[in-house]
Amino acid sequence: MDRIDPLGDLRRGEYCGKLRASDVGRELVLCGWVQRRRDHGGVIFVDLRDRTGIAQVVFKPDTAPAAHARAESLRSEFVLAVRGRVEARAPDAANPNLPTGEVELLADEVRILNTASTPPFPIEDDIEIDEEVRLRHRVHDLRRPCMQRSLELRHRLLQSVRRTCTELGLLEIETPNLTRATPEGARDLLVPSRLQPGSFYALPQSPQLIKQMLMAAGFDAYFQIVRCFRDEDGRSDRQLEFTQIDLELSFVGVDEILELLEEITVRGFRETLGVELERPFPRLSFAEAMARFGSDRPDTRIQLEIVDLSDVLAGSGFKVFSGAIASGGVVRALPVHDADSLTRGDLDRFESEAKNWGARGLAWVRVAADGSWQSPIAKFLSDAEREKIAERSSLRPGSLVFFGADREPVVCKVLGRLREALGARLERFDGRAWDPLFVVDFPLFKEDEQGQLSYMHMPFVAPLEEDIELISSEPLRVRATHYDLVLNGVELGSGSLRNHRSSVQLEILEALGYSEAKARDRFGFLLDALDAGAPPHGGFAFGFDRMSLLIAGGDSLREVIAFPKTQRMQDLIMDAPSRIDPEQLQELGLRVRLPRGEPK
RNA sequence: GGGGUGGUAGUUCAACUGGUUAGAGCACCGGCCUGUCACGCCGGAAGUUGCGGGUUCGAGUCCCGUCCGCCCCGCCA
Repeated sequence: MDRIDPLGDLRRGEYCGKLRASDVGRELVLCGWVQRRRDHGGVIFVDLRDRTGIAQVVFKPDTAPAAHARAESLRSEFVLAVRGRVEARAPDAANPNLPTGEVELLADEVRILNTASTPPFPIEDDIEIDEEVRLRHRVHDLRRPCMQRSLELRHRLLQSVRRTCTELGLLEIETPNLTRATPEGARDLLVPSRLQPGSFYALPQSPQLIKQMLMAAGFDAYFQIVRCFRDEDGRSDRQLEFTQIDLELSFVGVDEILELLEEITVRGFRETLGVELERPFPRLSFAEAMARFGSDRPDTRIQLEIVDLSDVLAGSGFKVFSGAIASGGVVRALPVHDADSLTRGDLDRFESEAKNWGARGLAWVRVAADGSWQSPIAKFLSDAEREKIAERSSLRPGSLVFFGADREPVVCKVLGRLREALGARLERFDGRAWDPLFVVDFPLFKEDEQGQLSYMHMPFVAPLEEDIELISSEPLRVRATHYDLVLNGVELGSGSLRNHRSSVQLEILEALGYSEAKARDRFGFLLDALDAGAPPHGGFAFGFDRMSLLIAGGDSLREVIAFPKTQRMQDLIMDAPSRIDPEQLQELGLRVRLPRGEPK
């Protein structure tokens, strides 16, 4: 019905959100979307929106009757070019809530560049719309100011990182997306090969090995902003495809790399938020982080710390405690002072959470105003034990202390998460907005659930030089050169020095259960590259999406990814993944066999 | 794969223990209105209650199955 006008020779003279009192008198064209139309029968007001903000356009029947007549047909989200003159608003007509509120554009001419279907929800911040609706109508969702802001911040962070790396002499080099499956931990996303039916490419989980080959090739400082893929179930902080700032340097030690990471991070915050992070970032050993905070990515702003009680409870008559220690575990406690606001119901909820995290139970002691202990387990503890617990936990009236007794990793996980939950519930923060730190000195290996030796991060991490001799004898004692960058309890990324001697690399692979033949079969290209004269090297990878999320603020990666996938890794915008034609399958030498039922 | 939670108009929600024609705000459509900015006033249209089956005289409501979103565990740095 509505006539659609050509843009013709109209060109935008200013962004809507940029109009200021200093623009009064300018004749210019604004382009944008109709946020809202207020039709007074005579005068018509239109809020015109672009990615910078909103400006008010006025259509008057007496000054521009044709434009006014056209304006009557305007609807939400119509796309306009409006030519007119910027005028100052009368003081009582100004809108102090808008940056552009002192002025308005008096329209001479309006061109409707496109009409628009009715938006499924208002294009505003602070609306509560079901996530599925937002994803299905992502175009509208992305028009909301907060999304525009988030993606712009992400852009500025990206540019900042790229600039910093470039200025520091790192070369940006691209690596293939169609690569070979390597056992880096996660499930690979596979791409079938047409020319070699039955064979598959794997999308990179990270460019780890290929960047090591760049080091061997003599590109002694590399970085890349690179898409990576891991075929695992989604979380609010995990997407199937995600972006890494990947970097690697030769002829350096850990300190030089950490300094570079600090520089990238500090400049990133400065150039996006204008925030100046305090340097140097504190360094925490893995052992200390786990002991005090129960996490390898602690938020040290939370003013709660774990204490160890293993030594005082090893001989306890309470078998839950002494038994855990006897079988090689630990007993630790998380004291919380001034905890009267926590009800018995809260404690029960925390216990059920703890069970969800792997605990068998969650013992607690509460100190009443008269100093007496209210606790389901107090009767099992001797006076001496109670005294020691009270001393080490600094208990006083109003204190509450939670106990964890199990294998050390379980206790750390449970008390660590409990610490975060309690910190949030009781608002025990020290007031700092930003808490960057490095966690260093990770172990090289760990034992998995079945007691099998496995790598902590990945099999290419170099051990500390003095621990190399322990690889075959006492692998669990081998310390790694691995480090993590942690910000506000979020792991922003991790890195390490890598094995540049094939002998050490082979020794580690053998400790992990690879025979030399198998190691050469899977990683021959890496071992050959090392043998070709690889220099000592190491690097890092930032989780760029998480970094963007911290800067933009929000709870989910979906807020900083233009077109994210759902938890089940579906793309609701394009409706992917989708079925494909039988011809395409045939060409790839594939036949689909669904787990149940007939292929649809 | 498992646990939790939700799915009713475009959207956000309501509908007590099963009971008349499934309601309301916003949005939408029409009319009126010359300084609004969450404009206002009058009127209107709008529903496969996610889907399938069952119980019942009767199902949005109860039962079974299934699909989807979100949070979490597993998995994954």
